[in-house]
Amino acid sequence: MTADPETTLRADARRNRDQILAAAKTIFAVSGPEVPMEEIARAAGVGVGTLYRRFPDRDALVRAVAMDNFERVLIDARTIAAEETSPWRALERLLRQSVELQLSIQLAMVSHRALVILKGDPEVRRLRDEILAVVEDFVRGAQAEGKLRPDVGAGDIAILFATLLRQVRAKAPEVAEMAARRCVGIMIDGLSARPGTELPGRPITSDDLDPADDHG
Amino acid sequence: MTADPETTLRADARRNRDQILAAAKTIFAVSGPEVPMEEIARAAGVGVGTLYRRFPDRDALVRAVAMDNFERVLIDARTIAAEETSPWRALERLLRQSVELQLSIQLAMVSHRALVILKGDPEVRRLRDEILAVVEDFVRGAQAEGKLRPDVGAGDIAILFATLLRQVRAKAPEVAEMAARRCVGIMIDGLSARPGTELPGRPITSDDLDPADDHG
DNA sequence: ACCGAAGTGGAGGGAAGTCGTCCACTAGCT
DNA sequence: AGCTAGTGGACGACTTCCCTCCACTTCGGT
Repeated sequence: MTADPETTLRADARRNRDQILAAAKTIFAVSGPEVPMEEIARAAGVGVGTLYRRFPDRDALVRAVAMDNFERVLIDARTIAAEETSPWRALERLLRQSVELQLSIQLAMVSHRALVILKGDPEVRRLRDEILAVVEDFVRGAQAEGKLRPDVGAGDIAILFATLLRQVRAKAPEVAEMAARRCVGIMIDGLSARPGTELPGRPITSDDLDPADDHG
Repeated sequence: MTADPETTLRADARRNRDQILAAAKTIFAVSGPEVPMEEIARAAGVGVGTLYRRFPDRDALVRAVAMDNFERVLIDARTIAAEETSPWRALERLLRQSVELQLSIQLAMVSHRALVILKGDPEVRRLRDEILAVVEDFVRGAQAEGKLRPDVGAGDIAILFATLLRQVRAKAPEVAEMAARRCVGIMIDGLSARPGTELPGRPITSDDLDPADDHG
């Protein structure tokens, strides 16, 4: 069902569509999924009309962005899985890379509104679950390897992911970027299986993350 | 300047004022500083009229909440400083406690809008700086102690603070709460001075955090 | 018990901002 | 060169939120 709309498009239209998607991704990540459509259009260098032609309404756009993101992450995760022999190193690489991508897994896990929009979509859900499955593999493997602390679950990791990816604010963008990278570094050290504090509660699994029906 | 409005108030008015502040704190923390005033009023069990009588506009409310929060945190930090002899343990305690308080330092560091509102207020600024100063002491002390990794600054810590305190979403509130606590635990292990990955860039200081004049 | 002042709630006028349509126009494709 | 897919942005309808205003209630002193 994606083949048709993406191949039938005229060359320039195709280009515009991609630009819209890219712009939306960036803007959503920074300002949340409720920014005016016009802002997205402007950032993409197109008119609102064009935007609406491609994506009938905001929900459609949010969904498309989420799908695109998830797909990318899934591909990355699988590539990494194929390339790295050590699950721990795979996990580490995935975590670090996630910052680069400035990806918004958070979009589906943290943002109030987006969550509602995406919740119903089975396709999105499927992708999300596939990603989590890969992470889960990494986690188990890394723990078997003795490199990852045994008292964490994929859910813990996912939450760390999501949390860390929130835009950090600082005096200058470079500082923010650096800060994010450093946070990841600290996190990774915190995750590694060296003697440290015992964590409270129980490992959080991916099941724990299922979107709750929440306020409003 | 706070003595008058807080003592002169009639008993019931006083109570309402406190309820408003408490409600606002919670709601701001969850949904940001732009929630409808009416929602806050409802949560506080009062009418909008009452809210506006106490706080002439949204900015005043945000400011009041921030002040209240900051004061609390500063008191905590100082109490801890007085009670703990080890700076590292002091830092650790402060970090853990911050989750309990569900405090919104983030309010002044992460939230787009609040930042703008608070930026100009010298009183808020003073408080913020005092808090950061205490943290800075903890950091230096803990590093001298050899307990805190030497390649982090107070700014790193502050960013971690702010980041971690963002509301985590999960199936159930208890899970979210637990998740937050676990994140802090992992972070603390990541911060401790054991051999680990070297962090990129340079330590982030509190100066790096000064609110940038940003978009919009 | 009573009364005046302090306090309260919430309806509603008005401003601001968004949405998504519509159509005259442009530029790819054959 | 012509046909059609594609484009942009002005615009009217609509939603949302702000904050004022005032008839009414409650407090607290006498």
